[in-house]
Amino acid sequence: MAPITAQAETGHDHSRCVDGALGRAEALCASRGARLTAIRRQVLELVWSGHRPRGAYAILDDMAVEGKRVAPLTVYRALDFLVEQGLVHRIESLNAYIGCPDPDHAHPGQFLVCRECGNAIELNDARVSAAIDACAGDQGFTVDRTTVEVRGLCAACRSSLA
Amino acid sequence: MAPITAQAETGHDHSRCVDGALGRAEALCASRGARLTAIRRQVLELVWSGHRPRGAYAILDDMAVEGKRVAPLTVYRALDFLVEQGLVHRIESLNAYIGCPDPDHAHPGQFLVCRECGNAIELNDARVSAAIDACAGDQGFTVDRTTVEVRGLCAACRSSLA
DNA sequence: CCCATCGTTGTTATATAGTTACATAACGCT
DNA sequence: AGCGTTATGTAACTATATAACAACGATGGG
Repeated sequence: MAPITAQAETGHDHSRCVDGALGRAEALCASRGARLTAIRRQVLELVWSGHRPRGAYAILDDMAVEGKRVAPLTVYRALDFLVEQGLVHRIESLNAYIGCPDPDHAHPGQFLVCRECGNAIELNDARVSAAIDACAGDQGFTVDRTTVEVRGLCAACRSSLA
Repeated sequence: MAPITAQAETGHDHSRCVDGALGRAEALCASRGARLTAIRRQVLELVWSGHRPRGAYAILDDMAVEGKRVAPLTVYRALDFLVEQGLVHRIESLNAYIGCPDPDHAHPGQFLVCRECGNAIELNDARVSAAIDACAGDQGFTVDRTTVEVRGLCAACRSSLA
């Protein structure tokens, strides 16, 4: 379970950050009677490991040890569980998953995805949600789930490219 | 080039609707000096045929005649062209494509996708765009492209399920 | 404590989606 | 006609996701 990737943001204690996420997940699942099994925990840890969107098959590769691979389905099942619990979000435009920093409150994911560094900044802007809900309401549309993904260039990459 | 699918909305002259879309596409490409070749035209027609999101491989199947299939790449290249020209939108959460009713003005696609009937209603709400731009601006994020997709139940399906 | 049950995981195969590399053909200009 | 650019053909391949079914294992009732 060694760390996979160096962290992009400097001055960030990543192992503490991952530990925090795992701790919150434990607590949350316990409080809900959901079972955070070894596999699910491992997948959650690997999702968090790079602190950026990570594909299912990348996680699958991470889990392989000495020629022994788990099946894709194993990873997808764990990811489905984690998404259901709100512990990770799926980023549709990347076919990838990222840990949610605030799993305690249900919320749609809104992301700014940088084309250079690959980071995804999670937003949760009430204006955006409100505007979408209003539109949906106008159309008599009942909302299950919203996907908001903005592709572009983050502030850090823009200045470093300048 | 037979029609593929019956149209969901009743009282809708679908062949006229498709013809209109093809006509607009012709005009638009002509005005831009872009080449709406036979293949691209056919793919555009097939995207419009069901009037709902359609996957690349479904289009590929549509194009097969008597054992003769085109390659996936052929379809993807045509779709890439059509998306570039703003004639179709890609719906990320479905890996599917849908014709744009208003290709003349550049705009991000915003969609309400019904989980029952599979229809995707295109919105273009300034409030939503403005809210997203504002958020991105707050973070110093430069926007290339935004994806807004709302999964849920459309008004028609809700009443028919009631 | 044992068994029934249900949720979880394993295994294998398959479906769906998208790309790479390279060759050939059509167009459009001079 | 000659030439560069754009479009299409061909084949193999990678990536993403699901289906069907078997087996395991934790939990709760008797």
